[in-house]
Amino acid sequence: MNQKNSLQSIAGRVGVSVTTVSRVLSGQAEKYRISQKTVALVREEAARSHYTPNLLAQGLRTQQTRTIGVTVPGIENPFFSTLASIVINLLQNKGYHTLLADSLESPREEEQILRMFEARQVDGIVAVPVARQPDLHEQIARQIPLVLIDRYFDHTVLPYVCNDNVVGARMAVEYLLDRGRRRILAVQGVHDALPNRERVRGLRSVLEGRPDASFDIVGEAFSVEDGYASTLHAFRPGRDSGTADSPLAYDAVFAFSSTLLLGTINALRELGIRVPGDISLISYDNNGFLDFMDPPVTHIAQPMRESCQLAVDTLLGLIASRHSGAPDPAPLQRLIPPKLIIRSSC
Amino acid sequence: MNQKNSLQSIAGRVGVSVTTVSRVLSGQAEKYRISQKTVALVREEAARSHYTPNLLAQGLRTQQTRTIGVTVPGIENPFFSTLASIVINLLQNKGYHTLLADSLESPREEEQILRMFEARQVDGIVAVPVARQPDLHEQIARQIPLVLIDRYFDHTVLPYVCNDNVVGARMAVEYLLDRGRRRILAVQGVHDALPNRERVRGLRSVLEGRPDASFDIVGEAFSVEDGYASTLHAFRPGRDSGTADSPLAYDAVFAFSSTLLLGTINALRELGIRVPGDISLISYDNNGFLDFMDPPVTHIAQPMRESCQLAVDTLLGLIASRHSGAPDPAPLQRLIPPKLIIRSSC
DNA sequence: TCTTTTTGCGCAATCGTTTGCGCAATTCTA
DNA sequence: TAGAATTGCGCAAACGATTGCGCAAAAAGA
Repeated sequence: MNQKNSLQSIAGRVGVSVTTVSRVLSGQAEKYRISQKTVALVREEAARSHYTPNLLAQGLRTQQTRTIGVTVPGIENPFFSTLASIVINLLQNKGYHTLLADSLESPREEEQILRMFEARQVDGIVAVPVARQPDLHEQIARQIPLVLIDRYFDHTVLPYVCNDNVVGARMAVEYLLDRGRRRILAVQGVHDALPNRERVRGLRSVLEGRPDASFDIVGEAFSVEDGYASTLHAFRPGRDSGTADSPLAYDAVFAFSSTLLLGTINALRELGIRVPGDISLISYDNNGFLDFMDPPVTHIAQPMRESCQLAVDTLLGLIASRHSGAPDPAPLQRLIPPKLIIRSSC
Repeated sequence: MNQKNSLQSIAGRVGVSVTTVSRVLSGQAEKYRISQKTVALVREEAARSHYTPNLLAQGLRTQQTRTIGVTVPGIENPFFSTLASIVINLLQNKGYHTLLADSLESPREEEQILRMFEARQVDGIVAVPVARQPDLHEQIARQIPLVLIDRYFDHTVLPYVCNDNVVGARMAVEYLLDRGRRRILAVQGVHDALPNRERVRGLRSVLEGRPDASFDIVGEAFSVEDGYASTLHAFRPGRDSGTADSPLAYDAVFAFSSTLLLGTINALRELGIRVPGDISLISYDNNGFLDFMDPPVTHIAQPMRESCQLAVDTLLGLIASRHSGAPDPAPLQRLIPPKLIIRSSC
């Protein structure tokens, strides 16, 4: 610490009161009729001493911090780091800064994080929730504007912007059926996660109406390792070993995320199974690299940027309306339809 | 806002002073000999009312926020989002939270961010710098512990942990030469960025001593689009069109990052150039997906996790030592050697 | 010359914590 | 039973900013 640098110190050096310095530096000089001369002196001294306002004090006094808390269930997962990136950039453009935290798929960790956001007096929260019940989020949302993204709760009053996972999964499965595939292996992630549950629901809703088709669902986590292990296990010899003309247990694999996909590809390669020769491959998620794989992978793409934009706009809207004393508008709850991007893996 | 919830309100409801409540809740009850009964009453009321301390006020008073500022030059770049992810998780384990900001490769934006960190009284800063000169960073570092990562400044007193890019680039080029390649195209990123300059230096230092080899360097930014455009342009007909037995201008491409690599692959594919048949391909950066490409890509891997760990440890060490009043230790300045990971793209 | 108006600025409370110092009431010692 | 020691807690001043209210001096009006 060189020397302290506050309104007080500037006031002392210039020879005016703290009030005056505050008014000058917050651009309220004319409103309070501070003379040109004083304004100049204060400005000069502030610049000379490299004055930086203390945002803690400012936040304490004004009750706003221009900080948004963002929590995701696994920041090392490219899907969430992309989501966080986009949100951060959008917020930065609006003059907000971001506290980014990782709940690691743990509701307990998530609770810590939300309480921390509350304690830090953030102006708003963007959350990919991991809790099963909305109670905590709803409680927090009574104090602080909050929007959910990518995951939501059934029957909640909280605003959310999510991918329509039921529809996405149906699209994927129907496409596989159209291509003549009948024995489908789904590689899923975290069972409890809502997107995962809905993808399973979408898949079931199509396949259970098709007596000519069969399927299995394996997997535990949204990771490359888990995708690899589950796929390997599902194809291991000794299991149901397919039909006469096809020695494989499945003729299509549907990976529920692009991380899982990487694991699956690794496993298939190790097993000597060719894509799309021996088997079809389709994935959820749109990572840039899908088009560069061997072969390029057909996938269900979700419009990330638009979803993030919508979530951020909603949040900022909530902040503005709460600040103006108006009652909260009806919560925006949106399911964004995904798109099927056809490549050459089926 | 339901009702306010502060030490004051609890004190009022329990019938003791703010001081006492503060002492109980900060675990200093016995140090100040608060009676068991009072402790119980206060604890109960705090729990009942869901008390959350106001960290702004606390930070203002105690001069520490348990917040670390992290700035990177492009959070949407997988390299930096991975770096940020790792740092965030490491910090979270140590009880610190992270303000993450994106300088977008702009020194002006970077200055804003650093000043913002200062204003928010962060306890420390992890920066991937974009400025050409260290002045601002050094000025800030006099107030707040700061460590650089991935990029650094020549002749600076600031601590840093970086990849040894000169060595990495030499390894890549020497490997290409070993495989018999002689006409090398380097696809670079942001010219001013230190890692880029050093990779160029490493490359030159090898190739300029080899009269039998030639090279070109193209590219402007670390993006997929730029990699695509630069590669396409470099191979376009009308340019130097190679030797008699090889119609291509180059027999190897060295992409300076995995984003550039994706662009390059796209371009080569469009041009009908086969890897590794017609040309060798090598990349800097170790993204998980490199092994899953067509073909798996040989690359120079940097030990990200170890570097981040070292940077974070250094930073926390600085914070601790500054807090204890000791003078800063000699700055840790480390260049981490990268590794050559051989796959089948050469 | 004596009010009224305008100009230019400061007082002091407030936001929610933490902490050095001190002071009653109780218990112990002699 | 008086004095000393201990127990249990509160006062008030910080931390650095914002803001409603008000007040003196100068200018304008009568």
